[in-house]
Amino acid sequence: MKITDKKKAILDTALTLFVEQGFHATSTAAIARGAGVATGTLFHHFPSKEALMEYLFLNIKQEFADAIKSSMNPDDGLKANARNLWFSALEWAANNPVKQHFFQLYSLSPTIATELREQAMNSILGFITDLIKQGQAKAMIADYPIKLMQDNCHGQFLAATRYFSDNPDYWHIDSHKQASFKLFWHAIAS
Amino acid sequence: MKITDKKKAILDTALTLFVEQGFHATSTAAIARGAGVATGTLFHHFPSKEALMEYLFLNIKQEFADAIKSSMNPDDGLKANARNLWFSALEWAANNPVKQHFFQLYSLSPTIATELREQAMNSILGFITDLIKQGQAKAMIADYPIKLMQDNCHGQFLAATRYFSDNPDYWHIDSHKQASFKLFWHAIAS
Amino acid sequence: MKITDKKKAILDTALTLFVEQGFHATSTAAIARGAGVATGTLFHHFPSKEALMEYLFLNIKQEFADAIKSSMNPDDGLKANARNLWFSALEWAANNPVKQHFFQLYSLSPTIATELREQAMNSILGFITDLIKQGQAKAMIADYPIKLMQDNCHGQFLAATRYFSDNPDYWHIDSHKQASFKLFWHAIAS
Amino acid sequence: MKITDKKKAILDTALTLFVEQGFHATSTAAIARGAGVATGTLFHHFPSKEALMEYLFLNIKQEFADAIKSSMNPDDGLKANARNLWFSALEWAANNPVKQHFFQLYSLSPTIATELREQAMNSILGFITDLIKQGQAKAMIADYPIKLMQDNCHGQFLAATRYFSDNPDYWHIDSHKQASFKLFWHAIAS
DNA sequence: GATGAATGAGCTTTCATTCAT
DNA sequence: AATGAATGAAAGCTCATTCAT
Repeated sequence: MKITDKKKAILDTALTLFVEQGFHATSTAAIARGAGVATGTLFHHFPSKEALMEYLFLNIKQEFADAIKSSMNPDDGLKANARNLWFSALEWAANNPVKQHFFQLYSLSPTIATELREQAMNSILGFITDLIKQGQAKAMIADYPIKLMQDNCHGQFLAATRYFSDNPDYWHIDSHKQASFKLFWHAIAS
Repeated sequence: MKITDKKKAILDTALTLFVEQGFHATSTAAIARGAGVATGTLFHHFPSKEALMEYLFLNIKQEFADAIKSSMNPDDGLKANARNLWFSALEWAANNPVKQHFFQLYSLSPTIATELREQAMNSILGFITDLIKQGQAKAMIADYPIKLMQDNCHGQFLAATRYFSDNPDYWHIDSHKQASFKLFWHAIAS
Repeated sequence: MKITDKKKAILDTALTLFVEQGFHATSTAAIARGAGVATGTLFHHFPSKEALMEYLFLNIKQEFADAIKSSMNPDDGLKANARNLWFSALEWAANNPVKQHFFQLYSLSPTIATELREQAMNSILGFITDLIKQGQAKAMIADYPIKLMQDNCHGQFLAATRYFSDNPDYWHIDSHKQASFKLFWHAIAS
Repeated sequence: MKITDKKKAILDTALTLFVEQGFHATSTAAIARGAGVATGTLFHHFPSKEALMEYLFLNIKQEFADAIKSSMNPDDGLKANARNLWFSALEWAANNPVKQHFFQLYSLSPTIATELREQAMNSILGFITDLIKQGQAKAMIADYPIKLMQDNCHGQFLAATRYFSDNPDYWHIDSHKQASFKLFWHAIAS
């Protein structure tokens, strides 16, 4: 299914405006204006403003998942792959500042329906859950309830990227990246 | 200066509705109706809907800070006091489910102006920062940048209470509370 | 660019209501109702109630200017043309009672921003200023500061139409029209 | 009937604010605040905001009338007394800029009920009408309908003070005052 | 006389969405 | 597919006025 230029323009503008002004403060008229299309056009491609947001949310999550999944190396051990994931996630965030900001704003926001957030967590990012379970089976990761582990990982990742967003100079300094990974890993390692 | 009954009723209703429906989905008319006052009365006590939200935010943060601060014991060591704080924070959250939900929704939300969030973090919860610094001086806590430590602690606490909110049966089961504390402590301990 | 029927209806209704009830006493809802359109439609065509008023003001001034300008005759002398203008202005006022009333109410009112009133005076009615200057150059009109002359002419015209509005029977009686012109002309003739 | 300090403060503040911001843009709360009294106090002294405005209007008109009436000299002829009145009126306006501005804004405004404006014109400023009639009887003043003469005088006076308000440097320059009087007098002299 | 919390109808403006073209 | 004028419910907020103290 080829995305038309207009649909693409709407998505790009919506992403930017949702991040710059927030979902509620962004009118569909403003999105259409920014995208250079008529107000009605938006509703040809998306049944509602909410649906547009959901489309954005799932697509960006997927893009993120694809990006970091490719950093995993079957030859590496568990901790090495955890590091691979953590560093490639930080790199993706550094290279996609607007989408990273989008994550900060909406990953936990009630703007996104709870089911959708869970769906993203489970199906798109499910391979991370798998990894944790493997680590627990090998007694390399603390054997606490999987939901607790998921929430903790998610929370620490958002905290880390928030730190780097607030201090953009550190995105590419190794010591800061290492520090953030160590906090994360020490928490979950058993 | 005694807070009028009407003002109290407005605050209580606003807290409930902001949590149940979200800030934007809650109209000032609904707050007034719920509080049993006229729409004008809300604006007699608060210059705007935003100001009402800010008042709620700062007051609840302060109440939380006061509650957990009193759990600290000067005779206890650093780790013991960290545990005191963590457990009393969980207890406060368990006993104040609406306010805890309010934290989940608005602690990091752009609905609250950045400066206000920082003010809350620095002045109201500044004693936690002090504690981290003491731990770093004694080499008991990892010597990473203080902002990174703050963000990590905050992120882990929100993750933990999110876990318990999603699984309310566990609020009072010691093993779950211990698990959440261990994740937290292992992350930051050096 | 054709003015939509709805836009025209809004303008007509607004003119009538602003004159009948005053600007502040006229709600945008009442204008929309009177024009037979939805409240939103008004704001689709005009960004604000003030902008609607400004549009009306400038358009009516322009219409008035066009009407009286066409009464001038290059073959006539200065005084004859002054009389042409004065009588055609009275005629326009008699034939457009609502717009004439609008002038009475808003020509000097702070409801209209000062800059707008000056813009109307200078660009739309600038040809009158030119005429006064020609008369002064020919020593047929008193050589007082041009601003004083402008204000005096404007003031006398408003006074005259106020007189006729209060006594509508006189609009078409020549002696009254002549009297009003003589007061005007004797004031400014040198 | 002695005017209490609070009532005086309310009147002073209302005058200033009505002139600075306009009648509708001035809230009774703002008047009370500016006067240093409670909102309820205003309504102890005046039954409504309109009544406060009317009180101001009539009192200032009366003060103006008293001021210029005292400039008349029974020993002077008609034209001399007309000049006395005109110059003392300009002087009063120059010395009472706020009240003068109040005249500009409200003398013809629909904010003031028509009856009230006519009452002021007839009873407070009736001596001017008398003067015009005397002049007409002596054939010194053009014998046009008295209402036309009233309106013309009023219109010219407002035009003159508007000119001086816009060019405050000229208030005390004799040539400008003389010019404004000559325009006025030539209009009505027969 | 003075206070100021409380009122609630009313205001202007916004905006997601529709639909005839 | 694309347009943009039109919709109308709903929003946040104002404000003259009242009244118990």
